Amino acid sequence: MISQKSKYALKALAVLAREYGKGPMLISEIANQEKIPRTFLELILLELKNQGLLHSRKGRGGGYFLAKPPQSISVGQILRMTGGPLALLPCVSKTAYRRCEECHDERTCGIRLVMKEVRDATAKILDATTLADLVKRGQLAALGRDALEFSI
Amino acid sequence: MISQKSKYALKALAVLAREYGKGPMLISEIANQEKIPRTFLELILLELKNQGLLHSRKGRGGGYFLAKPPQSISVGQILRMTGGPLALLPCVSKTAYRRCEECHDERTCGIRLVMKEVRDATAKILDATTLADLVKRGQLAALGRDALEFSI
DNA sequence: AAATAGTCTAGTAAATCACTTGACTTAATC
DNA sequence: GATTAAGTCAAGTGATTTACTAGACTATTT
Repeated sequence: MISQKSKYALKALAVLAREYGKGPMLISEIANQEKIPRTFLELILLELKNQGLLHSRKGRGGGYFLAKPPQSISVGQILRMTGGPLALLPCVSKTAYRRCEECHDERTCGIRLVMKEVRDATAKILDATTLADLVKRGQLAALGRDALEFSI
Repeated sequence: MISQKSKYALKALAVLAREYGKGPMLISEIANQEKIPRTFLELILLELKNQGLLHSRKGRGGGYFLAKPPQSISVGQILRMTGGPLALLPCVSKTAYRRCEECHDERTCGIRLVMKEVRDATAKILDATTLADLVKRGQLAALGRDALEFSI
């Protein structure tokens, strides 16, 4: 499972992706839209800023905005930045590698081999999916739903 | 990330799979072999027994053994039994579903759609991999390594 | 009866998570 | 240049979960 923090980060960045190019957006506006505790969101956005994913402006008319276009930011990147673990075991994680204390031989551990397979499949999907995709997929789903409601 | 508990369960079951058909095995023997804290392992094996995956015998000559052949027990099953989360978000989990409090509309949430893709890919791998596969892969890897050492 | 093994209920220390508080800085506007 | 609007940052905290341990009990074999 990913943390609330990672989930909030994804939600917030998806909002900023939707509004990309329209100038800065207030923390509180994002927090309201996505029902994220405001002070917690502050921390999260700040951290993403320090990692270069966001820019901000202080003072009146300020706020946050994406540092890069939405199609060049992947979900995988975001999860890694917010400490979200892609791997199911530390011994197959690229960013948070730690060997298993009790493992006799990592190279011949069958469990590890399977978990590595899972990790690679997960990373493939998450690294291929960008914020732009996220927004688009949401919009498509909404259209589909509206069409359905109309047809009833 | 999966819990230590899930990992220990996998390790213990892999040992029992390797010894399948050779009669019961002592908790302490498994614990020693895999360097798992013995009292903790007791809990884990008991739980797996209560879920029907293991049988046990008390008294001298007793111990634990698999209730079914290793090729009919999947890694996915084991993780679900030990509370290990396959999904990265509760809202895409089949066994531990919980809707996201703050989500406006689950059906159109782009994040959820991607996470569902990941969950399905993960489940596909883990449900297709059995204890027998785990053992075999470990043995193959060990062979490969020995062959390599010989050739040097 | 003695020894061997699993069973079961509690409890607990440490870590992590999901936040909150409050003081501070910077920038725009009146 | 004072005021207000905004982000920045360091600490702290309550709740939950994790990863165990302790200890008394039950069943089986010799």
